[in-house]
Amino acid sequence: MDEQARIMQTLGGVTLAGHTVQGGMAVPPPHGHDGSDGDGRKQDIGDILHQIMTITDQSLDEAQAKKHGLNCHRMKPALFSVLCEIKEKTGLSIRGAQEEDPPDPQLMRLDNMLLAEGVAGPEKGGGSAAVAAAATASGSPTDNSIEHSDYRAKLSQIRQIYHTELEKYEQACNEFTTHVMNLLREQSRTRPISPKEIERMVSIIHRKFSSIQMQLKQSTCEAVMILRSRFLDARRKRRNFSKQATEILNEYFYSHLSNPYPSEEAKEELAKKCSITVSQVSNWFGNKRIRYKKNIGKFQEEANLYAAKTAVNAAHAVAAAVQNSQTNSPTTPNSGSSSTFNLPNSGNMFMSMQNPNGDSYQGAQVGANVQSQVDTLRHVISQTAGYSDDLGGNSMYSPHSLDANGGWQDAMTPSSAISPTEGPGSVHSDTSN
DNA sequence: ATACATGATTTGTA
DNA sequence: TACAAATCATGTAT
Repeated sequence: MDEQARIMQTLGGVTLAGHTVQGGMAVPPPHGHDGSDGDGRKQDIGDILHQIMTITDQSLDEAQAKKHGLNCHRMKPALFSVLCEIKEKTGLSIRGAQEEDPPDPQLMRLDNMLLAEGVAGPEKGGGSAAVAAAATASGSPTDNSIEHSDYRAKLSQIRQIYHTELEKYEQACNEFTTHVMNLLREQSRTRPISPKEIERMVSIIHRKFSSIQMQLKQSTCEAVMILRSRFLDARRKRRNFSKQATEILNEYFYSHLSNPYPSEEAKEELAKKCSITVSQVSNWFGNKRIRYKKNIGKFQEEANLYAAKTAVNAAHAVAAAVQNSQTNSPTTPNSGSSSTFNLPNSGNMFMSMQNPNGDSYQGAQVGANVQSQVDTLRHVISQTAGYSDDLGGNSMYSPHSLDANGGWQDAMTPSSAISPTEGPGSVHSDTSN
């Protein structure tokens, strides 16, 4: 611990005031004089040197005591100035002057990246801006904020951890630096320490701490990259929706086949039910519409499946509606379905059909919200009514409602789909215009 | 390995 | 701006 001893070791072999110091041992003067004043002083110095050289072998308490003794020694100032001179001359303090820090490219890279990701830099601006910029590519801004709120939360978490850690390191670094500087200042009373040397020591400490900081930055970068790949870059990655979600979407699609364009509210509802975003719902419907239209035959089975699936519900709803209208409401028939596509022609056909009980469906056209069930039920009825034979297999959900432009015109219903496929002698030739 | 299914993105249009 | 259509890129079944 004692710097004095160390310095003396460094100075090994230097002739000091007529005494040769070798191998860390003070050799007594070769002259045979003793007792004289000069000799006494020389011996005194030799003594001091000896004490200094052996100070490392002593216990801490012992050394401390000896150190104090040396500090108070009358020869100390003289010796100290000599040591200073020697140190100056040996150029000890020059060493290390050339180690100026060139900016580490690796560190710069990390810093830049952290800045770009919004982890480093100003508090709230950079991060969200970067995220927003990265996310602007798709969907509406509102959706993005929803989609990436999780990402942002995680990023700010990383940011917070990074900053606290960084602060901790900086604090520790400062504490350590001041501690070392105090120590050096304290020691500069007993050994020569140039300001340059202190500076060098400080820079060494800083370098050490910055290497620790670099590790922190590195792992922060890694964390951000992982986060990015998991969230933002996952935009492009396709993950199939859950079976349940697909079912819900399909149910909606096929029960609104006449107008498969969910309103904003409906989209939100579906999104909530399916645990996906609104834009995903929009994507799904966009894809579904175009693919359905392109190859209806392929979707026939699916259409039947979902129609049958919701048939019970539809029947329930319609039956309830029938009862309701029959018992309570003598209101105008066919006044419902205002919210969805209305079915002028197919409606006629539909109403002309009778259920097994012989009840007319006329009265069923009541609630504005039964349109979807009606859609489904129509399909089911068309099957149970024995039309399938005439349809040549599975074309009950054929796309004849698509207009010439390929648009989803008002005729996109199962019932209207049936009539054009029917043969000339069809019982339902009258149903659709 | 391959073809097909499917969610996401891009581009053009009204 | 919502949508259609084309396209991309990946998931999945064979």
